[in-house]
Amino acid sequence: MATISEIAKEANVSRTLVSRVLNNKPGVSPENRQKILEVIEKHNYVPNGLARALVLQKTMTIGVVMDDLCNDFFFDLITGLQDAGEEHGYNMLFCSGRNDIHTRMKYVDYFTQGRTDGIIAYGSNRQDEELFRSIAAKSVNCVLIEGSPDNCKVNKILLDNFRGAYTATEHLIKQGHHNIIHITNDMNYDVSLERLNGFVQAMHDYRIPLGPDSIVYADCFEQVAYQQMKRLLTEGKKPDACFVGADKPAYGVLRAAIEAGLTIPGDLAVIGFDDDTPVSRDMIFPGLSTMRQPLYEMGKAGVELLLDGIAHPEREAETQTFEAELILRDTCR
Amino acid sequence: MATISEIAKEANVSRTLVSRVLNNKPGVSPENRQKILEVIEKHNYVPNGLARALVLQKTMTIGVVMDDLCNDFFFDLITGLQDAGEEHGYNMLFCSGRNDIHTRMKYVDYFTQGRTDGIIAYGSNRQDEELFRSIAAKSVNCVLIEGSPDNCKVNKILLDNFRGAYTATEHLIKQGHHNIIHITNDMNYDVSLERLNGFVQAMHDYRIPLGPDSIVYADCFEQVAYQQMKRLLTEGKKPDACFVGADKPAYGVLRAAIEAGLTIPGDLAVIGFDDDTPVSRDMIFPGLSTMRQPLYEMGKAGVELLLDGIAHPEREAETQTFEAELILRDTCR
DNA sequence: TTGTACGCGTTATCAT
DNA sequence: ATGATAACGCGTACAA
Repeated sequence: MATISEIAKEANVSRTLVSRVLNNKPGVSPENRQKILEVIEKHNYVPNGLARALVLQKTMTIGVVMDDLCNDFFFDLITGLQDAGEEHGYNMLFCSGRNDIHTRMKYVDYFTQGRTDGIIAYGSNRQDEELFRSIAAKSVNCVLIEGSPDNCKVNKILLDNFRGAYTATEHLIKQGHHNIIHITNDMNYDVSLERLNGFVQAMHDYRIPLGPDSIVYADCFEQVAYQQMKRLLTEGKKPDACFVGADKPAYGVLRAAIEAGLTIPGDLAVIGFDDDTPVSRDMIFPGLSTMRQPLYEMGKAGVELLLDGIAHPEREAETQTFEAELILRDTCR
Repeated sequence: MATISEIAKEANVSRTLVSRVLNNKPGVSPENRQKILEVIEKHNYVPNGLARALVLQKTMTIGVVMDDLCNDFFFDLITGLQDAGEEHGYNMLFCSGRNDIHTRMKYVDYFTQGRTDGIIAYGSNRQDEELFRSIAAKSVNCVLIEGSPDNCKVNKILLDNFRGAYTATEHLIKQGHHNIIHITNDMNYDVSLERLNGFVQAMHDYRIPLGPDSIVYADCFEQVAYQQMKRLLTEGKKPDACFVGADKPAYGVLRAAIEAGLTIPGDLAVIGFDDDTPVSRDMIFPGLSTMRQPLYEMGKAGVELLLDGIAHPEREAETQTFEAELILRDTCR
């Protein structure tokens, strides 16, 4: 790897002139510019980004830390982050957290050691509190998405999970359902609790009593929800509607219901959450009604918020809350 | 962000001593070490990674550039890369190529501007040739996975797609099928052609003539394959076995067949390729027989190969070829 | 237009 | 044990 000094020497000029050529700045005679360009070309020279960032105190880089890269739930979020970064000329760096808090912590450190202008972290797992607090504690530009440690002055992008769950439940109620159950996500996540609360509140507001089977605990994948629903049905329980905390488990519910011979939405209406459904599945199952979480927009907003914080260091930490939108497909009226 | 100089000044020592403390090196009196540690703690100081990398000429970072982060096909590869990097103390940085060659090119440049010790690139799209050649041209440590520009001395991790396709086809033949068709992937990818060639060769070796419908062109998603299979069946064609170039389109084939009332594998045997099937799908469809592509192992090998190249700069470029493995589930005997 | 000199934050060498 | 100094590769006032 050639350096700027070697280029300068070979072109018989000072490093200053080479630097000017590299950065398209004036103050170089046409002849020198020409010669310098030739030498650069000849050596396939590219300036060292580290040295440049060091002197400029600017990396034009944003680091992104998430629970796990390997989850299609994040596709829209990643795309939103990437697009927004691109738009502003920033390089977006992603790392694979592998659902392991130590790995994520390591990357947060890595990113904050001068290698990025700011970081964006996603997660609402309660064990992440520590991670988020440590991020917030470092004097680093950052935005937390879905992660909301209380009493922390950090930029946040949140979804109103309570309201979303309330809306979904209310819709089922207004459609005339009375035996409505809620299948929760993993309770280690704040969002799961918020959605549960939204369900409970709606049921309460409409004076529908909760029974012992009204709340069924599962996680954010298909398997457990499938088993739980199957159990319920074999036990003879007959819910006529089901609000599920996420889309993947909602498919588990649908599968159990269909296998049990129920018609959808006639015998059982279903509303999911997230709208992270791969298109291909739409053809296997009836289209899933769900609360769409605007992850793409949230990603974009996250980058904007981060850049705004970089531009205005004295601005107070800000929280932006997004609303989920009811998407009606085939699984409820 | 404090600097090492500020820490040194506040502790009334030289930067040298602070540096020694930071790097756990001897040559510091216990009292000074204690005092320095206190000041570091107080200011929440972390050394600047850029400056450190600049002087050490070592970033302990590997950059990964792929077609697109947002494809579950890559999950195993990503995990393999991450695990291997982790194992050797390297930081793995992923970027979202968005299936756009310019974006990927940009990140290759970014990574090669001194910010990484090497890069790993994935892809076999023929339009990527340019990208791969430019990577190979830069005097950069790199490994290409699935990307194989001819006449380029680069480290490569390849899959023997021809042999895999041959094996799959041969298995169908030996099971007694004669009316075997192949549904291809997108022909812009080298792997698609290699798999097609493997199919053709096997058919040829066993003296099974190819008819006009023996080869059906589709892509690596479900939709087109579904439509093609549906068309075939409505046209009255009756293949008794189908080798599909990837798993996702194989599901499309299965769906079309099941909708048409065919039994699997009785009326139609199916073998896919990749084994990137989400577990959840196993329960909806019959388990898909497929050629397992060892992406996790390939990712690990890619990192090992890269690190070996870094350790031995004079070593010749090396190519490692992996074999796909026939996984028999329910869709063929 | 051109070049000198300094600084970015760190580590390593070599005196003391 | 300690610290001054050079070096990593670059950008930029400032002076010429």
